Amino acid sequence: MVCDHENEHAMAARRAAENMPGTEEIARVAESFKALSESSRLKILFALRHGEMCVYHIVEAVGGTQSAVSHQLRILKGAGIVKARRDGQNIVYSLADEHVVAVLELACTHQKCKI
Amino acid sequence: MVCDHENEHAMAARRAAENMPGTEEIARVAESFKALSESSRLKILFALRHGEMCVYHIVEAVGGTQSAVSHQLRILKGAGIVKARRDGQNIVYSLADEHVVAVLELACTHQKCKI
DNA sequence: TTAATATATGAACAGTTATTCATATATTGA
DNA sequence: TCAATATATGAATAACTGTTCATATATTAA
Repeated sequence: MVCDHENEHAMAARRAAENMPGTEEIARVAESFKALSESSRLKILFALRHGEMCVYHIVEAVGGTQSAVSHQLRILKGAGIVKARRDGQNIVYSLADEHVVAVLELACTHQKCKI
Repeated sequence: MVCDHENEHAMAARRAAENMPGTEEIARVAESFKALSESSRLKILFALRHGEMCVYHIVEAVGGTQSAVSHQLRILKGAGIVKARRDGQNIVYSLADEHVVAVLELACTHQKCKI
């Protein structure tokens, strides 16, 4: 392979290979993003930016069926994007931490969309 | 539906529904995250943090076949995560902007992994 | 123009995932 | 304990996605 930037690119490639995170770490990060990669789940997260909510109200806010929302909440919780606490008959969901808010806002800025 | 926080949750649900971004905007954001949601693509992005590279060197840095890497670069470019410029026989790829770097770093912080 | 090199892409297959439907579990009030 | 309500979940299906293989396109040097 020959290119004008052979040296710089080869050095960058070597540095990149040396500093590549481990397979498991990369998989964990990928799983985080996968949780954010579906419209149905993003809707839930945009909704929870307005405050914690139980499942019934999440369904009200985002539409769809209770079952589908519940399945998606499970994925979001498993990925550490939302957290849940029981409150009587209800489970109240909220965004896990400020990283989630920050990532959502960055992505929206990147895509020039208001939230 | 009756819960102790009926009023607060109902208000949050109403605000959430009123301020929900449009279907297309949500889809665009989801597409961004989808691009970040596969280990093979994350590896490419972690590599490009060390500097712009042509495809040959990206393959060297992340492993795999040229074809697979090229397919993944297409997805990353389509989602606006990386940009490309031709340089003679080579196409040189780089991260699209600072948002990408910031999102990657946030996700890694969230998952407690070093990059 | 031709050969060589770098990159892109279409088709096919395997693996993954979102939704729906039916049902299960957990909590509360009577 | 029983009925009602809120939420979760297993199975099935349809849609989607990543990789591979073969091949096409684009650029350069001769």
